[in-house]
Amino acid sequence: MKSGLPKKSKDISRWYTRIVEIADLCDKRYPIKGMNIWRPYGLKALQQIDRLIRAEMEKTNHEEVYFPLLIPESLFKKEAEHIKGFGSEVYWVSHAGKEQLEERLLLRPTSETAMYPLFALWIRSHTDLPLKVFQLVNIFRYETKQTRAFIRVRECHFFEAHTCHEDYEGAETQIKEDIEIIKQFFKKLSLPYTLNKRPDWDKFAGAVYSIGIDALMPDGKALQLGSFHQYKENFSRPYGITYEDPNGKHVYCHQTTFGMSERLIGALILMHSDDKGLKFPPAVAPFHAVIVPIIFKEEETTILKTCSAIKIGLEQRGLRVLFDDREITPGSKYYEWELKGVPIRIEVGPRDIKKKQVTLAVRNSGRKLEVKMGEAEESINAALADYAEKLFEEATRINASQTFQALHLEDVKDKRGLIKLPWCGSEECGKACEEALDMNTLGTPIDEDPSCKNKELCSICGKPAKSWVRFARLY
RNA sequence: GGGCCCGUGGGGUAGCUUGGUAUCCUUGUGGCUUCGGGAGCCAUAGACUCCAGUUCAAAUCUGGGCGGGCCCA
Repeated sequence: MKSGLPKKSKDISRWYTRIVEIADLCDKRYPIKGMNIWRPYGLKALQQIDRLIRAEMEKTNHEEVYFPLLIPESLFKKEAEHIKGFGSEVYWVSHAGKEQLEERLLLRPTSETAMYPLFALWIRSHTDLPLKVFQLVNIFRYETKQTRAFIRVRECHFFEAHTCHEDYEGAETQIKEDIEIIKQFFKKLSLPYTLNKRPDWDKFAGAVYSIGIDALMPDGKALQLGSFHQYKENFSRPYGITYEDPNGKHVYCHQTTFGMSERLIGALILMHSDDKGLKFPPAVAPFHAVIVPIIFKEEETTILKTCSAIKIGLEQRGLRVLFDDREITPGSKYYEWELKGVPIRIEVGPRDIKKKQVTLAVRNSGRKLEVKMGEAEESINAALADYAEKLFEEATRINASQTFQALHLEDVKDKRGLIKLPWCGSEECGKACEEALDMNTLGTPIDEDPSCKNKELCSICGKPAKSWVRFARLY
C-alpha cells in the first residue's frame, strides 16, 4: 500500500496504529509517552462528539461547569478508597518557579475531589437539589502500560457528569436517566454496546457500585467506553456535602457520576472501518460530504462555480460540506476521503453540468448515484440516514457472531468474544472463570434481564446461580 | 507485573551479521502538460533517536536514557 497501511482484515492492531495518523486524526510524534496531538480533522470529530454530549446534557437539565486542573493533595486524600485507587497513577506538581510547594498539587485524574468541596458550599437546602453538572476537560493518568492512541493515553479528553440528590432513590433515578441518555447517544454513533454492573472487586474507587458501558470490538475484545457510579454517601460524608431538609435536619447527599472519554473515537475507528479506511457515522463525521470537481480545461470555471454554489446551498441546510478544490487528480481525492471516512462524495463534472445533476457515492457502497441538482439535499439526507443504519447493522452483525451464552464453562472455553455464564455471585467463582477463559469479568448485564429464571447453576461451583455474568478480553 | 522486538529525510523502507561511499518508493517545493478511481515529464529540497563507551574510523559493536510496537499474566 502506498501509505504503508496494513490490511485491517489481516492485522487490526497494526492497522489501528497506522490509520490514526494516516487519516489525520492525531500525531503521535510528540515526545511524551501517551500524549498525542489532536490534528484538525481528528479534533473536528471529537468536537462533534462533544456537541452530541452537550445536547444530551442540555435535554436532561445538566449544566456545564469548568473546574481547575490542579487539586491540592489534602483535598484529594479525603476519601480513602479513592486515593487508594488512583494514588499510583497521578502526576504531581511539587515545584513552582524556584520554590518547592508547601503542599503538592496533582493533575486531576478525575474531578470528584476538586468538585465536592465546592458542592458542599453550593448546596444548602433541599431546594438546591438535585444538582446536576458536567464538564468536558482533559484528565491525566500516569499510565505505565503500553499506550495507544485514543484508547490508553496519559492526557485524555474526558466527559464527567456529577450529580447530588436528596436520597438513594434520587440517585438511582439519575442512573436510569443516564442509561436513557447513552441510548440516544450511542444510536447516533451507530455503536452497539452492553451495560454491565461490575463485580465488587472491580468497581470504581469510592463507588458503592459501578456500571460499565462496554462495546465489543471486531477482534473480540471489549472496550470500556464509559461508566456510571453510585456513590451513596461515600463522598458526601468526607467532603461534608449536606442539605437542610424540609424539617430543618441536615442530611448527607447521595451522589452519582457518569463518565466517557476519547475512547469513543477509538471505538468508532475500530468498529466502523474496512481495508479502505474509516467510516464515520454522519453525526460525528467532520464532513457529511466532500465535493470533488472533475475539471476539464474548457469548462473549469463553470465547474468550480457550480461546486461552490452546491456547497453553499447544502451548508445552508445544515450539512457539513468540504469543497476539495486542490489541484490533484480526482482519483487520488477519492482514495483520500474514503480513507478518512467521509460518508458521501459529490462528484461534479462536465457530464453532470450538462444533465443538471450531481453524482453521489456513499462510502460503504460501491455504486454511484446520479441525482438532479435540485434534489441533492434530499438525496443526501436520505443516504446519510440509510448509511448510519447500515453501520449499526454491520456492527451488530459482527458483535452477534462473537457473543456466546452457555450453561457450562466447557461449552465456551475455546470461544473468543463476549461470554455469558450463570454465576453464584462469589468472587472465587468469578475469578475461576476469568482464569479458565483467560478473560476478565465485565459484570452482570444491565441492558437485559440478568436473572436466572430457569434455576441455572453456577458454572463453577454448581450452586444455584444468582445471575448471569459476562466475560471478555479487555483493551 | 514478566518476556520479546524496533528507532535511518515529513511517511514507508534498504543497508547493520562482516565498522569506512546511505538505497528505493512516497511526500514537499517550482514549472509544463493533465483531470469521470491513486497521472506524466523536468528541476529541486530533505535522514542515521539521544548520551556515554570501544575504535584511526560507528547508522552498523557495547551500555544507559527517551520514544514506539508485539506477546504473555
